[in-house]
Amino acid sequence: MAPAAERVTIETPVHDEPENLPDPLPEPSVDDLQLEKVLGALADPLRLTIVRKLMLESENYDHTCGWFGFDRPKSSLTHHFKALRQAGLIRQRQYGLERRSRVRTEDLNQRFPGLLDLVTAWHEV
Amino acid sequence: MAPAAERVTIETPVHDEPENLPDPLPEPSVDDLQLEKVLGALADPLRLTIVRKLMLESENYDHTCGWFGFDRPKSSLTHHFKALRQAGLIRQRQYGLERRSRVRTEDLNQRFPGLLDLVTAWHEV
DNA sequence: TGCTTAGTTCGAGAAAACTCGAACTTAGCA
DNA sequence: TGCTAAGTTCGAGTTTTCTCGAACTAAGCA
Repeated sequence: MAPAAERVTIETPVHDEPENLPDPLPEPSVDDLQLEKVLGALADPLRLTIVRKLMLESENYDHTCGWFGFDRPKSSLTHHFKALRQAGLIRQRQYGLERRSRVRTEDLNQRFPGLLDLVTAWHEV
Repeated sequence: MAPAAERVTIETPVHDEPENLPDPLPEPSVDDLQLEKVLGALADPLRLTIVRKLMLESENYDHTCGWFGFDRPKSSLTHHFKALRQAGLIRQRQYGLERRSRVRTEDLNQRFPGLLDLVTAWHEV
């Protein structure tokens, strides 16, 4: 979390992130997160699995949807990842052909403290 | 079977309820509560309102659906209360013609600690 | 007895979500 | 230059959910 101070110019927003990440795909801002939407996005075993696995196994790397190893058609995965992103649960960035995801942990803990604990506590089917 | 209350001191029994309550309508047992189902049931503004209002304003009484004052057809309310009951969020008992509801606070706190806090923290639309 | 009340079930239409194949896009690479 | 990989969008079929009216049920009561 060390701020990379040198390169930050005045007019660019301050990220304490690694350099030069691609911009996130469109997502709701923290203030626009809606509990109903968030709960609805999590009301699906596959999506619950995605979020949980990202939190428990991702070791600070973002992951492609291939990483999860789901045996589903690609278009289905696109559908579910998009649902998670549009509800504000994950952030997605494009790296060349790959689209990598992470959980918006800080945002979610700020707006809905305790929510992610429920996800991690969820015992897999 | 969990070991019974050997180490409980002089505490009053947890249920200081009035006797002779009518049996609850069919509902999932604590162990059968599923996070996906619970979240799905809460992923609706009206149902979120029901649970929240029951928790914040019900002063230990169970309430009929009329108490909420929703301007919706009765069959719609039946639908949503049933959804909440089948997901395990509320317990319903029949008193004559009236069907009264309460939140299954203990069960939910046991299985999904923190969940109900999210509901109470939800700021109304 | 019949009326009112607080619900229910049933059924149908509308809207939303899930699932998936097919065709497409594009970055990287040999 | 063209192949491959990791995704996307589109569209259709299926399923689920929402919504609500209509008809029904049963308790309480004058």
